[in-house]
Amino acid sequence: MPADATRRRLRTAALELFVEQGVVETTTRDLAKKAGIAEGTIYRHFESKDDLVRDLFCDHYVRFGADLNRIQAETAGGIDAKLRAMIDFMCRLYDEEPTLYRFLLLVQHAALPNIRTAPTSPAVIFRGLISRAIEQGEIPEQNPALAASMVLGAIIQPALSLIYGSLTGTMSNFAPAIASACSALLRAPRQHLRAA
Amino acid sequence: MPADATRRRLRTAALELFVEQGVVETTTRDLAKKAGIAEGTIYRHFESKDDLVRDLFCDHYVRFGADLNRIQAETAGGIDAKLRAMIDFMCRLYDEEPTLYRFLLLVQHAALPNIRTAPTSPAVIFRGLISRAIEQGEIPEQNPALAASMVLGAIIQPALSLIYGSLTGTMSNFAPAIASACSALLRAPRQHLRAA
Amino acid sequence: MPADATRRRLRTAALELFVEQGVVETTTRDLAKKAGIAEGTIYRHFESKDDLVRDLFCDHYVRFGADLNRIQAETAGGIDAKLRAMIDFMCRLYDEEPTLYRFLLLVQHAALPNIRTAPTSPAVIFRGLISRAIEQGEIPEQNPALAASMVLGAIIQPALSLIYGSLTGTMSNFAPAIASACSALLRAPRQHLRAA
Amino acid sequence: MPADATRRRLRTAALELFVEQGVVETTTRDLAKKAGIAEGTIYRHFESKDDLVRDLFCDHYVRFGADLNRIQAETAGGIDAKLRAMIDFMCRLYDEEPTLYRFLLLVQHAALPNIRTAPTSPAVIFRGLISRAIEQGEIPEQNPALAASMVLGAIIQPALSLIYGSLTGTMSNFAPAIASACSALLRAPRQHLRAA
DNA sequence: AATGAATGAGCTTTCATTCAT
DNA sequence: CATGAATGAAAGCTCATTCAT
Repeated sequence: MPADATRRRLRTAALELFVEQGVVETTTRDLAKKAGIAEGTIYRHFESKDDLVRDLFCDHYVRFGADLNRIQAETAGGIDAKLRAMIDFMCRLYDEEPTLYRFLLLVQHAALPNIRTAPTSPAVIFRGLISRAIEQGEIPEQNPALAASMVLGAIIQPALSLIYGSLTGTMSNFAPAIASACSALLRAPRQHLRAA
Repeated sequence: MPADATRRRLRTAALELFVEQGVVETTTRDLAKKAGIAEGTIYRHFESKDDLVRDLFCDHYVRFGADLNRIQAETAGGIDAKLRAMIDFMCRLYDEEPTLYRFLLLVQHAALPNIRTAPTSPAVIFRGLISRAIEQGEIPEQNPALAASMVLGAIIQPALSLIYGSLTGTMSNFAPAIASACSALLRAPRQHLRAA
Repeated sequence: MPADATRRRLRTAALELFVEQGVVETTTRDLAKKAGIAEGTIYRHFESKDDLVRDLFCDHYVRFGADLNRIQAETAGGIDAKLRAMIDFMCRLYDEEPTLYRFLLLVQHAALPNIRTAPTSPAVIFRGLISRAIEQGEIPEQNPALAASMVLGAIIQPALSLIYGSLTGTMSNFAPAIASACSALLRAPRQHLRAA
Repeated sequence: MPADATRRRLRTAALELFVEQGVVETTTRDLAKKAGIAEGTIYRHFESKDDLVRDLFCDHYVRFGADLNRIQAETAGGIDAKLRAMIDFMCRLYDEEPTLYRFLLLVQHAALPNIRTAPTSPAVIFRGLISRAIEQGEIPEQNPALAASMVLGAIIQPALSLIYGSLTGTMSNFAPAIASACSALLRAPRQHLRAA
């Protein structure tokens, strides 16, 4: 009956349904049923279904970005230590809150209307980390945006493979291997730069 | 007027629209309009809209997998050479047929009903390549499915970043860097294996 | 605005339209228009158009059978008195609620999918009545199912003839003649039984 | 390849499909498939689907009426003998050409567009027979149209019951009982006439 | 005559949204 | 605040009919 509880239940139900069956495939009827409220009540809390999606995404995305940023800042040491901590965090999030994680993956690829990449997207954070490491001579000269993409891909794709079943286990168990792989990836020889 | 031409135009229009606006978001009316045919005509060639999506995906996915497999087999040398050729191929495909490439990425993430991962999916192909390299001692002992996922992610994510605009340039220009990164990634030290 | 009123108006409109133009020939648009509601509203009350037809038929058919059964039970006397009362009832129903009656006739002949003959169909009720009359020696030995069919036909066909215009008058005026004819029909000499 | 053969195959296929699944429920695609011709070919032989239905119905209905009429004329004796012969004929038709018979029953009840009851409908023929029998004092004074309807119902309803499964056997076996019942029906006492 | 691809109006059904209670 | 019946635009799909070959 308290308005906040209703809102929270709706958001939780929405997150689960969106992940389970997709955003477009989830109807307001589904949402109301799962949240245990009336369809009309949705519109007391959100202007539209799109608004609900946006709210959900922005909120979680911002929090996720902030967490990732904080971990990067608070972790002592060089890029390897920071990378390791960030990857540990992402893997733990996947294992502990798979629904939330999958939602972040899902809406990243969905043509989300009117949502511009937040300034604290993982890609931006990784790029900053890599740029600084290059400046400080920790890793060789390279395209930071490309490197950030590859690192992100090496983290995200195993998660997707787990979801789709082509990989089995827990992300946390893979964290050391992924971190090690990313560190190596960033130090790959750049002979081709000479050629280009 | 030949039935084949109609079918081809429909498939082309569908590919473009699905990539531009998403599968669910594309209506049969949109499809008919873009293909320059009547809505009813769609159903002379496909049982349903879902059937059209499935057909499109399977056909292109199978061809893509077959091409990737052939390149792997025909390229002489070790895993590095093969990887380089496969990545070159994928990057060239992205640059030359961006719509097709984006469709493959798109439907891979959409929870496409009734489509089981083909036996010739990129993940499976990369895994096979990596498994053999491990057997022959080219690269250190490691989880081949995880490694394949990371390699795939390091290729796919830059493509996605290009699409979303957080990265600029052409994939082909990135191919050498990506290949080099993947080779390094597969040779990352495995200290953690001792610990675990 | 009360849901029940809407439902009732829809059912009434449907009954009339189905009788006037046939079930398949009546569109959901027709239904909504006649009931004074939106097309979508139909689906708040029935799962599908078929479901509406089924509901309408079952409900009225069951009530009709129950009424017929009750009249048979409550009428004192032998088979002739009971027959007379039942035929009176059916004729009165035809005169007073022609639409309902015609609907019952209509859907009886339409190959209505998924509707099995109710246990209280007129045919079954007449057969029971005839079987008991045979047992008690009121009427000669004969095939009760066949006799029930003939009796039913002798009642129904005049109604159809009235509808199609090849007969004029009111059913109630015909009731005595029909009842008398049915009583005679059930006592027809069975010479052929000896031959067979 | 001869045009007549095509036409015949189409008519046969149509008769069967109309009986099996109903007129409206049978599509031109169904018709073409069953007849082994192209959909467009239908329109070389009939102006429209409705035209095909009309053609089928009129042709068979006329022939049926003519046959019934001839039997009535050619059978020597009184109304009982004639009735017996006509009922024998109808029962035999049911047993030998059930599809044709069911089609005649089916379209009689369907709201057939633009088809007026033919002058040689069974109802008309029976009415004539009964009228003459009354004139000649063979059977008591009574409403000939009503009597004809009841007789027709006593013949038709058992056929319907056989189709719907609430009666089992062959119509021909029932012919004697039906004829006897009809003869009795026509001689039912008319006390009520005095009252009315 | 026959074909069969193409048509497009019209069907049933869905669903985000509104609003009187 | 919450409800849930009602809405109606728009979706996917069907099918009698046409017409170039």
